[in-house]
Amino acid sequence: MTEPPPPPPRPAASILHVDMDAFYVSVELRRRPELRGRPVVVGGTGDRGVVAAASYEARAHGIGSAMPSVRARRLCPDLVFLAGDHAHYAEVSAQIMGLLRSYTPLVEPLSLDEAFLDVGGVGRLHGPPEVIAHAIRTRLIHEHGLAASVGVAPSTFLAKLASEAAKPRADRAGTRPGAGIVVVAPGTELEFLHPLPVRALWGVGPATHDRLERLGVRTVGELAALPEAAVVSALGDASGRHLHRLARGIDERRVDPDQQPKSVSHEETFAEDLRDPDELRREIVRQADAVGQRLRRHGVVGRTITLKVRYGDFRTITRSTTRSVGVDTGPEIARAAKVLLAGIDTSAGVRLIGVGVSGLVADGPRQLELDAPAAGWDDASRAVDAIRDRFGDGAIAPAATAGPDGVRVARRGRQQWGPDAPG
DNA sequence: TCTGGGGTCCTCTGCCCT
DNA sequence: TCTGAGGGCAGAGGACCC
Repeated sequence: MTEPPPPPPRPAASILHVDMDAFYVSVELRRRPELRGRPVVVGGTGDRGVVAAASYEARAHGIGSAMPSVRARRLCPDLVFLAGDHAHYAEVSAQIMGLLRSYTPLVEPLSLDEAFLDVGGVGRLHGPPEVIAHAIRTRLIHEHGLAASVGVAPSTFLAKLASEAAKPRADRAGTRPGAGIVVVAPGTELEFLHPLPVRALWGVGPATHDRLERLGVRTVGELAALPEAAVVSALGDASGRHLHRLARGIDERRVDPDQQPKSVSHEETFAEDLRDPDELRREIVRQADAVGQRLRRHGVVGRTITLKVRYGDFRTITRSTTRSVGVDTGPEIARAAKVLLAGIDTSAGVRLIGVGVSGLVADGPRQLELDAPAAGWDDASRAVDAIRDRFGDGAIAPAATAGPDGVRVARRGRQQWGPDAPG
């Protein structure tokens, strides 16, 4: 008689999720140490702004990210509002990612302030994952003055939940320090996972949460106990299957250090609704210019151009068009977006307009479209890039963004989190 | 309460082609 | 020639993430 084959080895807990604590605010507090201990937020200062990040002292007042700035001010009249400096945060983020890559090349940034690391193959060099997690936290504090929480687990999604569990907590009862590092050891995945509220799963937002609640599901364990068919019937094929697998601790997502962008877009909310078609077209030219610049920096072109319009009543529509060849210059993108704009009624007032390009592929040899002098814009755009590289982004702008007297209209959108407060 | 900006992914619908 | 099924694709919108 032959022995049954041994069960496959359990995956080691070799995935780290490093998540900076209140990143934008913490970076600002390095420059403004006199604000430490006070309720501080980074976000839009105007009436249509939102909070991008809140200090734990601000969170103790019930303030959180994505909350309208108006409401945050109402909750905490002493709140310190900082406008934010996205370029600076990107610079700090690049330094942090560099620190993480000194442990493993398998680093996948998810945003400016968090990343996955696969440290499975570097144990002989740097020690076990918990030791690496410890070293990273210590170095972030000493070298950058920034705190982070780290989750260690056998899979990416469990590592992310673990870092969340490691974070400091703040509510109206006060602030409490977190564990800093939480390890989910192989064999304990379901013990960790099943008591969590189902909202903790990646992909469960308010709408999915409502549907699951109608099924009587409140915890991850209750979701795992349902037949897959019931979840698929409530949430659709892809989402249902995916969430049901996550609830059972199954996650095959690997750390991918070479993620390429799939779309590039730029959008902006105005301090007051716009009605003037000329002004809307000027906005499109400006945004298309910004999108084109970013596409060229990534070395990609895109075939689908999308125009997004949000009306004063918050109703949002998109219109898109797909070209036979990819584009990466402002004038080409603006031309397509202006055609899309001409097809919609904007007389009711436009709160937000946005331009995006998707269907991205690496920029290869160009093919001329019959109706577009693409090569001419190509050369001009690359000359503009060279000027901006040398003298800064504000050095040159499309003529169509100039005001009627030829003087450049003040650039909107210095704020990423909504229009500035007046004055 | 009143909702930013930059993304990804999924679903639904309509159209075209076979 | 007409009709229906099914696949592929584009367009639009929604949900979700940080």
